[in-house]
Amino acid sequence: MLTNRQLQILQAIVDDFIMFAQPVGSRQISKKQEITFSPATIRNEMADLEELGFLEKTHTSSGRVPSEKGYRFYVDHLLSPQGINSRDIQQIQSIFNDRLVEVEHIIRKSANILSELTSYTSILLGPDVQTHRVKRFSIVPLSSDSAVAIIVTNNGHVENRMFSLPPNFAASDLEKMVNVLNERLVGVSLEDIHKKLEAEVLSVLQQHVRSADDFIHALVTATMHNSESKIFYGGKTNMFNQPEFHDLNKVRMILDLMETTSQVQSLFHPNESGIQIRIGSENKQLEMENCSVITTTYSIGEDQQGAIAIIGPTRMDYKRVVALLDVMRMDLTQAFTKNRSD
Amino acid sequence: MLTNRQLQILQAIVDDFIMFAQPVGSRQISKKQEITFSPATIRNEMADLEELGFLEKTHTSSGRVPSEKGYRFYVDHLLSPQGINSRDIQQIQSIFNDRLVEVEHIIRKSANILSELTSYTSILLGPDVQTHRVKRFSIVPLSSDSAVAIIVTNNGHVENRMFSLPPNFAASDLEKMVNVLNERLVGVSLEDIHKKLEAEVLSVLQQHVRSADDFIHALVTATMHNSESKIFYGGKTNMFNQPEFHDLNKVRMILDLMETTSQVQSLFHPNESGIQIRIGSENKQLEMENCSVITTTYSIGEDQQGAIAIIGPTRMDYKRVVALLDVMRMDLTQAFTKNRSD
DNA sequence: GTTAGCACTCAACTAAGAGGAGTGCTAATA
DNA sequence: TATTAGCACTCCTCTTAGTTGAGTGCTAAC
Repeated sequence: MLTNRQLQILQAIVDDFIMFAQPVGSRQISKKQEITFSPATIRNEMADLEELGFLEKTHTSSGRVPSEKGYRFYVDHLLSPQGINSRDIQQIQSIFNDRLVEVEHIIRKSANILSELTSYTSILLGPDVQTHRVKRFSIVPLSSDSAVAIIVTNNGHVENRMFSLPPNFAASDLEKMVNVLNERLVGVSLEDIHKKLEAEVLSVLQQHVRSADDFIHALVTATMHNSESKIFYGGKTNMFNQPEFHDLNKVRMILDLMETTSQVQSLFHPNESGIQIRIGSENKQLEMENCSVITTTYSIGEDQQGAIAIIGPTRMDYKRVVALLDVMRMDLTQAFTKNRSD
Repeated sequence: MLTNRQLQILQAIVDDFIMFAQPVGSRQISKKQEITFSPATIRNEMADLEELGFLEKTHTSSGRVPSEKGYRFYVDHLLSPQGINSRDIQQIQSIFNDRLVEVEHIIRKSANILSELTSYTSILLGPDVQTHRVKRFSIVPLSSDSAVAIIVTNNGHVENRMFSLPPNFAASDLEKMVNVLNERLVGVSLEDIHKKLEAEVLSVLQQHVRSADDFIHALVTATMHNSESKIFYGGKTNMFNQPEFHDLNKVRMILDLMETTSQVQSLFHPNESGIQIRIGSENKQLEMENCSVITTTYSIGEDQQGAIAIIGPTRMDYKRVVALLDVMRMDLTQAFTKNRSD
């Protein structure tokens, strides 16, 4: 168990390092207002804190730097909740000023403003389209052998995909088909569509239409590649500002990671609630060993979920980011619940 | 006018510098097979070429480096057309192997393969949706006060936008409206829709439906923000490989530029035909002063156009990139013309 | 228990010197 | 007259040595 004085010193060191990105020396700490003891005392405590694994040295005679364990402790026990100032609040509010209701537009804007306010990189996951339910299904033929299938969901999202029509397809059957499809598919979630198509719709259609087999098959292939939640980025190059990323290789690895959808998705932890903080190697991705990732989720309507991530150096301003994310998730949730359709 | 020998030397220097990114000395040149004269002679010629502005020195006793004027001359007069090897051709062909017809999918894949083959960054502009023509217009109501307008174009592209329904809107009128809209809008290009709506459709609708004014107004606002051509990137971080970009600031500026749609659009020169090469400061963008941009266009169907850009250092392998782009533009054009719908 | 004092460490900076790739010029050569 | 060998010169790059200063750990005094 740490003594009060150790807590105080650890906090001072982490705060200082977060601010200045320089190893912190005993003198530097002793000059702070809230610190009443001498550099020598602080040096002793520092040595203890280092032995306990909360601090590290870059070389024998350097100042101290928080270790991952140090950050973890800081985040878990020393992070006094902080309000955010009115300028920040105003900026966040500006996201919702436009009277446009489009979800995508709001999320895009949120990503930009979050990255501006934090000066880190933000990633926002849009709603998980897979759980949307079909509101209307329609098919528009383009030529004798191709057509577009369009699905409108209850949340106003539109999925569309081109597919090939069976070679000897009777155009006159199209209307019948669309009717059957609507009867059977409305209310079904996108992820269940192709199951439903094969299990149920196929047999019904076979009674009405000749080339139903081929047709349904084409539809199934078209709806198979389920579109994942859209990803929005803000401040992709913000990390260039951080001294720890004055290293092309690190930056490159992170940027590359951000181009890979699956990697980005695995940054999120949709099943945990509240605000998650992953520090350095707590992230599964090797590329992230110098980064911390703070994530949270927000609601879109009743059962839709989106997610937010902020990526910065382990020396991240946790206090501020947590506060901002807290406001953000609530504002987004509120905005999307108010405007949600049945 | 340059002598034959000067041409030969200039070519050798540019080729060498493109390959090794190191200032080229007279000895280095003299060792080449095709060069039959001594380093001293070459030094004399180099001095002349420098006086003429084709070469530069990084310092008094360094080797020579091509100037922008040098590259320009090289590109204009010394670029013997080159075939590409069968491995490359195979890779390019693999884009079209999948039997999927979706334009977007093909373009996305092209972007990736181009960046792989060149090891530079590729940007592909999708078809200019604005010139597509309406094939089908439909409206799906979501709730009492919102609906989605959907436009399917002749090329199978789908535009959709949410909009607010007028407060006292009679749902029963919807079908009438959609009928009228289809009658009037089919065949109209996307860029002309809102003109057409205001000029023609409004008056017709007013005769049939009460809240036509508000309705059309909402539609017009929704279709106003014309969606630009989609942009696809390949190898965004490839430039990290180039020694001239071992400089965070340069890389950052370019990456930032690539996040700005308008800036990216202005890299292209859709009205010029063939393959365009902009070397260094020939680009309008300050951020591009160390880059060359090679662009070309490809056709999608009869009157659609897409564009390709390759961004690399001024020390770019022009020969190879030009050859690759040439193949690419033809293959894309062919693929999209074959599968085009009426 | 706290702190002043001091020897010690080590990164970061500076200066000086050696090495080497390359040039320009001059004079010899074909 | 065009080409080339020879040579002095330039200047980048790398290495080495020395200096500075921030910071530590330890000891002894308070």
